[in-house]
Amino acid sequence: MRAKDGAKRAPTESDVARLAGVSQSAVSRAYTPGASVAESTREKILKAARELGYHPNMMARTLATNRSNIVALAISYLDNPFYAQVVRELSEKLRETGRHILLFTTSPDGKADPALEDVLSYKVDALILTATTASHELAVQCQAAGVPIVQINRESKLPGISIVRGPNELAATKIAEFLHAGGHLRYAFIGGTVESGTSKVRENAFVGRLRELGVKDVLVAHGDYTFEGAAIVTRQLLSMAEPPDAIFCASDYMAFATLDVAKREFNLKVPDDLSVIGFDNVPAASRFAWDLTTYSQPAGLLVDAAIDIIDSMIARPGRRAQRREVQGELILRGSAKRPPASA
Amino acid sequence: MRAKDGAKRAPTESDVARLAGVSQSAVSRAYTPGASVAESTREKILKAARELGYHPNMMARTLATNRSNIVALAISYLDNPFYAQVVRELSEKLRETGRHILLFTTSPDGKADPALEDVLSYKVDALILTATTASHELAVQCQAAGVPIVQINRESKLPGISIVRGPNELAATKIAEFLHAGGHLRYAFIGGTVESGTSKVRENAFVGRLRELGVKDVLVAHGDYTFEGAAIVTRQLLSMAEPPDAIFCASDYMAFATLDVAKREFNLKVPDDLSVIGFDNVPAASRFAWDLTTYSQPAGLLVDAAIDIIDSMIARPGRRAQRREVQGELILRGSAKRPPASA
DNA sequence: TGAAATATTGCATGCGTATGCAAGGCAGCG
DNA sequence: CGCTGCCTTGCATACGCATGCAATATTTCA
Repeated sequence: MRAKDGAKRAPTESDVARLAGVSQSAVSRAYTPGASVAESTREKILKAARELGYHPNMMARTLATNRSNIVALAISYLDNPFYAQVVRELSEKLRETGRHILLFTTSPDGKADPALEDVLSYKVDALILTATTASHELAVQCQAAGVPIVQINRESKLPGISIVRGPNELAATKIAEFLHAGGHLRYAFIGGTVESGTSKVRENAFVGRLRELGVKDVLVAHGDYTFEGAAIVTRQLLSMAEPPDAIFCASDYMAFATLDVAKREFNLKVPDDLSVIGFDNVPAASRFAWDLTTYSQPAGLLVDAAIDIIDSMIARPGRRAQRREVQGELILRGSAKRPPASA
Repeated sequence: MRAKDGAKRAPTESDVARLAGVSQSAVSRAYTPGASVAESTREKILKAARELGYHPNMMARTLATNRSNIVALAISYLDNPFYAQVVRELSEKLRETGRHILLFTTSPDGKADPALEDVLSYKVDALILTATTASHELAVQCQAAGVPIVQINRESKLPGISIVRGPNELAATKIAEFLHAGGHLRYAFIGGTVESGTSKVRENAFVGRLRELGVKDVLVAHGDYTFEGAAIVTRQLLSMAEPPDAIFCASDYMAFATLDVAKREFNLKVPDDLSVIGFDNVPAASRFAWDLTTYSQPAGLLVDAAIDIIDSMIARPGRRAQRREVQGELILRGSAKRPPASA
């Protein structure tokens, strides 16, 4: 059909075989680790391949082996530096094993994206979701197809979906204690989306611990994990008759919005008038301009765990979904009042 | 071979054909836009497909058609929010035409990454490079294979490589004039890497215009497009006997580093003691905490141009490489002293 | 040196889809 | 009613690689 679209047909194993004076299968074996080829012929083949500029056709290989060396990554909030970091770490670590990322940016409205169905078409080796959740249907289909699914930073009750999460409860608890020890009067929590399980878990731990400490009502708002969303609810909170003097944001990115609004629009001094604590410890949090107190959630560890899970599930298909939690720590900076004792 | 890895074999067109009582080719045609199928049979087929949970196998389709609907994206500085934005825009716009991104994060050391050779294996429809350059060998091979290459924001003299760039000369010229009108005494330019053509172009325009305006020597340093790199050279610049009072950074991201060091370590007032101007106008530049004067370079427009180019080259193979420049404008904020007149 | 064990090779086929070609079906027309 | 032409459909084959199996070459061991 396509004789010449102006482009020469790429050389194939047969071409290499012809030049090297061997069979096509010999060439194939030369590229298959552990296959039976004499060292001398392999060299002969590789030489011929180099001469022709041959590169194995991954699509054909995938068709034959059912393994693509492609991992699908679904992500919603690429503007949040934390997730940019996740992408980067994941890409670099997968590359070490010759794998690549097929990117699916999903709309941040929480709903599972229909375009995600494409993962089944591309025969990806695994599907990693960060800050998104898979639909029930997709989960079932992937499980049937033997494609492991790992969700980073989102909960899910769906069958066969592995979870990697940060230290949600512990962090929220410690932050509650830290703020309380700092002698604040009125507390607020700015979560992500209403549906986000992760956000809910942090909220419950934060509010719960504060209640134990005698704080009756804690303000709760949702910034939808976006800068603009967080800015809006911050504006609302700070406009109240009795505005909060301590805000815990479910992500650094939203905490930046809170700081921005507080300083720019309300002319507040941080941390004198208002303490703000974030979550993630993204690099920007340490900038002088932000100086954000936060709880670290190492992207590298999350990614390591995710890769570990998919590898183990690929090695032993049919294995049960796993659940991992990585550790972090409270990072003390200048955006939150410190307790008198620790001063 | 693989009888059951614990995973059922995914349904194929033949399975659908059997259930629908037609031939495999009929099923194929049902999924091919513009193919000859009766509407009644198509519906019958789609129904059967739905029933089986059939999804076309893109790898097989690619093998047969030599089109994968995959665009390779090579990127170095994912931590720079500007490029995160590029990735996001590109992903969303490609999705509109059913295409996806295969991600290649390359090491930021300027050298073309050997892992990029994989693009030839994956039979991608095009290759887009942002803030990286393709090796000569890769350029030749891609051209031979009919794979269009577009570089966003990097120059290249290689054959067959299209370029999409921001308003480098104009921006640098205007920034020079703006700073000069602001009555500064000592100017510095913090570029990216030494090899970066983009950086060099901006440097030349900036230094050249200042020279025209009577400024003899302009300090030139290289921050390697990284936050840390820019922080280091800023430290050096500000430690000089006669430190600059006006710095133009080749990216907002580096400008943040400059601001960070200036305020935190040198306790400088911006813009009274030091004016800083960036390039890109990333969202963070408008934050109160940064309030960065900069020159906009709309990621969306760059991406639009890139997609436009690859589409036109796919439509008419063998077409010559193209070169586009998108427009931007000087964004006045608080990080640089304004000329008296415009106050 | 000869036979058995092993390493290497080629042959043939399958992976799932697209498409040229020819055959069959149908409507329109005279 | 018969013929022409278009619309549908199926058949057969190609796409590039992997692999089981059988054939052959090489080594090992007695």
